[in-house]
Amino acid sequence: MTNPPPSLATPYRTHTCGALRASDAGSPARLAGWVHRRRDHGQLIFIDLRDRHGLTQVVIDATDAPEAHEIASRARSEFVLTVAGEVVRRLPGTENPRLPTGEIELRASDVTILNEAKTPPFYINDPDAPIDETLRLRYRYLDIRREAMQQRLLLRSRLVQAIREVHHASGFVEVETPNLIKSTPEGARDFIVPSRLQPGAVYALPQSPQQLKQLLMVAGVDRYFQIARCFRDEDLRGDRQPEFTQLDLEMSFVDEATVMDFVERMAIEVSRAVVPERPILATLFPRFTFAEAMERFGSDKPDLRFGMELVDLAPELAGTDGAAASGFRVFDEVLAAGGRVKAISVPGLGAAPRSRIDELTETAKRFGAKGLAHLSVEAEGAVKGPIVKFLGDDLAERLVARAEANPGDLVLIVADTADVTNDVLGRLRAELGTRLALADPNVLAYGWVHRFPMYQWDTENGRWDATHNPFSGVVPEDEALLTTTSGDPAAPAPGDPAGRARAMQYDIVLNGWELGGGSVRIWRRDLLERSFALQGYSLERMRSMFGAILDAFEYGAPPHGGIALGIDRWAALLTNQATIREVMAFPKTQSGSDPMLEAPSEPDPGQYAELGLRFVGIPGKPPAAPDG
RNA sequence: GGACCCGUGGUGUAGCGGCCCAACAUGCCAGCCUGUCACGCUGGAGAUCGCCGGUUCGAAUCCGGUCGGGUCCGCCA
Repeated sequence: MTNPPPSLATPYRTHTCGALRASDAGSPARLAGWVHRRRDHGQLIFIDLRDRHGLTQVVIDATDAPEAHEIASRARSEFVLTVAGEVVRRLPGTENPRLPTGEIELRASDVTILNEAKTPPFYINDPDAPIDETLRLRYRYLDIRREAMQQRLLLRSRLVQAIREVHHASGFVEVETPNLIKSTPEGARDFIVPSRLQPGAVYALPQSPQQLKQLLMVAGVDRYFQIARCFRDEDLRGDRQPEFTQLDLEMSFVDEATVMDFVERMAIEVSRAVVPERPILATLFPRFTFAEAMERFGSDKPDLRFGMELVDLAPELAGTDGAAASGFRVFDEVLAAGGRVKAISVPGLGAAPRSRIDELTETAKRFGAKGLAHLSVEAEGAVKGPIVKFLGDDLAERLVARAEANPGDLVLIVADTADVTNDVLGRLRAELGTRLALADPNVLAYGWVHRFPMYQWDTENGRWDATHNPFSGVVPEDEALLTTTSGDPAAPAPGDPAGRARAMQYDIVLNGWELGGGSVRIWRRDLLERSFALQGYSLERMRSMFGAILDAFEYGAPPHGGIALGIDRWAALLTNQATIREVMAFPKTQSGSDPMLEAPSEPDPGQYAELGLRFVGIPGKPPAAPDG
């Protein structure tokens, strides 16, 4: 696995700009690279020559090499040079300890300008300079010249390499699947590619190779993986691009634990290979059921690097007869209606001013809460807050104790339905975790969330909708729940037992991001048909959408399951970047355009004609003026 | 589809009703300089303040629209 470093010598260079050391002193060398910085002292010129491997100081002395000096005086930032000369130790006292090559310099005898360069539109040689992102994207080839981008792309390359190595070593076969496939009206919106050979028909770009990898299981490939490009035509976010890369894998003859155990080991090996300096919080990834994750963290992708878990206050609020009698009407009414009263204890905010609490209340309302109650624990331990006068000192203190708040903490309380309470507190927890820097940025906290509900009720269409992938299998003990109250799977209704069925679905989370998700699939045809019926699909509709896979399942489908991990997200997390754009060579803007290529663009009229297409405008919008 | 934020010399920012045909830093150009490494010194060029319209005696500054970018909600594995 560890090969000797390859020789990067070419006719233009004997070494890279990061290679020369004191031990090379006295040897001739030739370097090629870009002018990082030029320091012109008249008869003596220093040029820092840069390539992706490093920086070497070149000295051009007019008395040694008048021709080279004349050429060097014409060189400017980002000119491409090749320089020959002798490697010499720097004069005592002029070494630069900040450079790996800082003990030596190249005393130039020959300087050749291979190419001139316009003044760059932003600083390539200053790692800290903030640059407008659109400008970076327009000149991405210059942006990638910058050291920070080089390092991120390098890390991504090592990430993919490590993934391949672990999978090959574990008996996986890398198979490529097509990018021109069939559209399925499920999940995200498809990107559509019109067919020229079959006018009027379209291909879709894959949202993921989901069906194809399951077909590979039927084909007996046994263990498949792919670094797959996926496409989804949905609105963009910092962690979502219209095209992105997944580690897609599928395994045969497995149960949930087989897949999770493999992925866990793989993730650890890959992390250690790529970022050995970053500690992994728990090498046995904690596993939470969906219900538990929502209960404790209010999120299905909890950041496990810090605590601040959600605490149920109901036991303290109940009166002696069991009925809620806290004295604070909001709490009592919510509990009487079957809702929840829960809290998080925020460290260090006990002395927060009113304005800060108002701001948190606004945030909570933005997240869907009707309000946000709070109890401040003062440094001496006294509990204060506007609701204390309703609760009484004793109950207020018991609530604070239950929330495990310490002196100086702030207890934030939400009372609402279970879903709203968990969601709002979960979002507050995530936001405060970031803002208060509760999470160690160096730590990698992997974890699992599994046993998601199979379906959620789709009020609009009156059917059960697969929470994740429509092929996700049901937890064995819940198999009997895959039915309706009426007994007819084709007549679904809210309240059906199916609503309680849990899927063999697992998400892997890392530092508060959903890194990936997968499931053990339904591989038995009878269960698949029942599941699809609950989702409101007729047999004919199923055939037209999933014909190939349904057919294939009649020819001996093995039990199988798999997962897909977002490579872009993984790379962003491993480099602590806030967006995946920072780990993609050529990402798109939020409106899906590429400022460098100026894509998308209007097609040539001939291209439309060839496909039998004509642009007739966007429904509901007036046609664009002809002159633009 | 919606909410919010941003748009000023090449770049990053300041200016937020008259003192601004716009300031600072850096970059760029020219000259000088043999030990610098964010080299230094001297001089110079460079912006109709994203665009359109309005308010006003007067707009970079206020208002409306529009375009571009970003964050978030919806959407999305």
